[in-house]
Amino acid sequence: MAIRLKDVAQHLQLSVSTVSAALQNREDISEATRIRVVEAVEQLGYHPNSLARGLITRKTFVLGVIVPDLSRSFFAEVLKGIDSITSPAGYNLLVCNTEENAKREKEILNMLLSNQVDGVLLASAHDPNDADWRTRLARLAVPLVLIDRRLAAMTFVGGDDEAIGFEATRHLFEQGYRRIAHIAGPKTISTAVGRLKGYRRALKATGLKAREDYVIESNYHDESGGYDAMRKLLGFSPRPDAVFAASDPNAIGALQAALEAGLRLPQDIGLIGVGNHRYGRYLRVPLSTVDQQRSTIGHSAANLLLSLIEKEQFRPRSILVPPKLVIRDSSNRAELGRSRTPRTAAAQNGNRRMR
Amino acid sequence: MAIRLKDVAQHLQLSVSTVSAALQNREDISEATRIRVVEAVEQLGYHPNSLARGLITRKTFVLGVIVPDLSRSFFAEVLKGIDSITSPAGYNLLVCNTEENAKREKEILNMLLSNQVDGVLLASAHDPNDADWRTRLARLAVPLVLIDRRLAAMTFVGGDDEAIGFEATRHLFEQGYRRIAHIAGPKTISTAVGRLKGYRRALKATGLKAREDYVIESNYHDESGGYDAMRKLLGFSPRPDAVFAASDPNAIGALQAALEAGLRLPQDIGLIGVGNHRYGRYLRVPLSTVDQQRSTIGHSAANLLLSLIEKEQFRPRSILVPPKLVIRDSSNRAELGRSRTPRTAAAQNGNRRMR
DNA sequence: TTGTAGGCGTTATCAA
DNA sequence: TTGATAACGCCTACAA
Repeated sequence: MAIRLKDVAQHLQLSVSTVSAALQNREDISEATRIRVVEAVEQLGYHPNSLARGLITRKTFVLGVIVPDLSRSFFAEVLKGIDSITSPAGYNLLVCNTEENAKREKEILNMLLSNQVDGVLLASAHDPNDADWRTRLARLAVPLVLIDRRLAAMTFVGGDDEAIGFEATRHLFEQGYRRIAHIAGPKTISTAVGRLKGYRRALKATGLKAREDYVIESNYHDESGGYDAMRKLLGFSPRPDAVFAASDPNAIGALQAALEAGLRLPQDIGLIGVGNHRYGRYLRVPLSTVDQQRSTIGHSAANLLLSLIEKEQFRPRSILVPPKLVIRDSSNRAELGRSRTPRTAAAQNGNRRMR
Repeated sequence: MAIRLKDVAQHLQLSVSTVSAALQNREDISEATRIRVVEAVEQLGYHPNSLARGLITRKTFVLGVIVPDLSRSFFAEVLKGIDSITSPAGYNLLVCNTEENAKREKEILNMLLSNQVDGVLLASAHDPNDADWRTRLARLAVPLVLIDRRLAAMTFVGGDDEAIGFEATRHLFEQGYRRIAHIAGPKTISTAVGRLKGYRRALKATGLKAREDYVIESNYHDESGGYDAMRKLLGFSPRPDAVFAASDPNAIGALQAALEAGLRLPQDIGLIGVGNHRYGRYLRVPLSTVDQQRSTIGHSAANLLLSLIEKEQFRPRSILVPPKLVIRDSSNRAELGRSRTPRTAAAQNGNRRMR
């Protein structure tokens, strides 16, 4: 059905190898035949068969990308960042969704290997302590770069979660908040663990007392987790005067709960999330957040993987992308004191003119 | 390097063809050897080489997906919907980003064909009037399903954009708005054209006058487009009393502009977008919108493509997924009249308890 | 500068 | 029930 190299060769009364050589722009082919070949290819609509080519060159120019949830804006943006590097380099992406399911992830990895991918980018849904999985990954025949979620002693690119937790918490401290609570993610996800660690380190650094009940573990990925956690926190006495939520969805749920409780932000309570969601600035109270630099994560991960593929250097290496604080109304109490009324300050700050 | 069928065969003192047959669970292989084979495969860590297999079976179990922007929540969610159908069916997704670039899209399609994909899902960045492209697509050797953006007489799955425009506009009319403007997307994108058409049809159906200057073409995909358009609209006299924005980002920008101008929603001006963005309900004024049913679009598109692949029926067919109105504060003027103060109504409506 | 032959890892056909 | 052999479409020596 499809046109093969052979067909092009026959059409031109040439041998297959000549046509092949011509298409690879090899030096030992006359310009005249090269042009003839290119024209015939165009005319006949020939597309090389990557399967046959990959079989013999042992290179497919396909990379595997495994993420837990394609629709989460974090992964969507990281994926785009990856593609923006790999696509110009001639690589294609076999993208897979694990639904946070470790077993599924295992199957997917096998499938990718069957497909002879040249490398793998993986945001793993496995428990970081799963030793079997770690050895499996370590023994992989193709280069692997972990993204977003770390595994000890493995090549990794992601946000610097401890710095995220530290910066967010210190920011709240600097805004004058002194009873800072944390809505944390599950212990099985390294990002959540890192952010919690950074939070604790910041409390220590600022001399604040660490209250264990001020740390509430939540759903991490949806608003209801933050909402429930905030309601619990508001029940404490003394109640926290600020909250560092480990994710923007959590922060949004928390914001909701705080507003329902009649609290004003940032006066009565401060709030900061993580993720710099595109619409955080348009919320009822514009949300402070920590930007993980998603596209940078994608770029770095892709570049690192490509260099592993090309140079075959397998020495484990980690790249922690430094976060950026994005201060908006929800935690900006210092700004509030100056000259303006709270209302105006909020309006000004959260709703800057768009141009 | 990698283990091949041959290695497994040697290990078991069997022939390659026997092992192959055993792995395919063919009937003419004794249960005993089948078990031996499966165990050896497990033990040696054999993974079949999809390239070699695909070369001979002419089937790769890989589908190509081409979208204009991976990071847009619409495509991310559609993609997830697609994967949720194709993955259980054993297919993998080669995902590509065109950056809305038609030339790039052409190259990507060729690359996918080179990779011998079994089918293609395409949200095309080409101008719908590009006849060359249309014939190219029509002549494709593999099944193709267009998603989101239509092309005449081609198999398509997407939102019913005309219904979206109609329903949104009629909703505004029913809320008592009579000077309804439209922030439209570019004429080169079929979704924008459809929504505009639906808007016009609704004006006619409700007997409202269609003012051409009430239709402003904007960026479509970002907030600034909506912001600028709204500022223009607010300069008109009489100024519109409601706006149907063709996208949620546009609506968010428009909301921003309206609030800056000191207008109250829904009293002074009504607003509705399209997309049902996850955070639309948490905005300063909870945003009414039209839900396109993204995952349904993904599911239908994937199912249709699979059926085309399996049954080889190439008769063009369109599936228009019906939209759902999602009414929130920004357009809910009727609700406002009843019993509650505007403020309370807003609070109640936009910020329903989360559980 | 061009052509011939062998092989990549798998499946399919047919003979044993 | 198993095994030998020929493809699949391409690339890469090496020969002409």
